[in-house]
Amino acid sequence: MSQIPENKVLDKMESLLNVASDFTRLKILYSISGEEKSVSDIVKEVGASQSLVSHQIKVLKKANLVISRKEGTRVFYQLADDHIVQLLSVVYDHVTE
Amino acid sequence: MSQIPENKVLDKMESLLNVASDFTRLKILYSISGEEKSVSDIVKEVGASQSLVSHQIKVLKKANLVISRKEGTRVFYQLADDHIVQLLSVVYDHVTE
DNA sequence: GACATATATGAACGTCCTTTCATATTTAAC
DNA sequence: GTTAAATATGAAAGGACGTTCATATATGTC
Repeated sequence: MSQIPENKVLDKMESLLNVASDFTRLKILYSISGEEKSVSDIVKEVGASQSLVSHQIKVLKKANLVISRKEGTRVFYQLADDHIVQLLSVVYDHVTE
Repeated sequence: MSQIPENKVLDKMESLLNVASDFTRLKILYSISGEEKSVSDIVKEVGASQSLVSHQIKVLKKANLVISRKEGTRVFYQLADDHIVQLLSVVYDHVTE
């Protein structure tokens, strides 16, 4: 550390942190962290409106944090990789110590 | 993981991520990650206005991410602990891989 | 084709936040 | 006490963002 990364990197860091820093999106990420879930499953588990969940999933997808799989009328989402789990873990530990 | 934390924890996580998700504040955190620095030093290194740096330091301080020490007319800031370094590392790795 | 279910989308509203500008406060030096 | 340097603060502007509501699209079933 101790050296400030270049703006390009900082911009990406800012974006990632920004996407993660939302109550609803955090819930969605946790919801699908164990196994893939359909949108309606996520809606039930998160307790937000279908519209809101759909909007926020779009944000997560644009940031490449989740990937999707279509099956009939349903769409299943899961985490794109394990980096997000690490990120959430570090943040979780920080606030619960 | 796989279980959604309670709202209280999620709120704190959201707050921490929010504070971290700003270009100027990221620069400030990196600036003082190696050693404590005065505000004017930070201003030079970060390349933002004195007012903006001061405002953002206030945000960081309110979130308990930095601590301060006064010496004459100058105020020196340093990271409150190493959790932030971990957080920045995880995010950095994610965006630079 | 008509209907139901699952998901996505667009517009609109209110609110929060970053940044700038001007100014206040504090401390030291003379 | 006046001046200068360092830092903090308040107001204001502008844009970004989360949420809701209404509606569209897509797939499956009859």
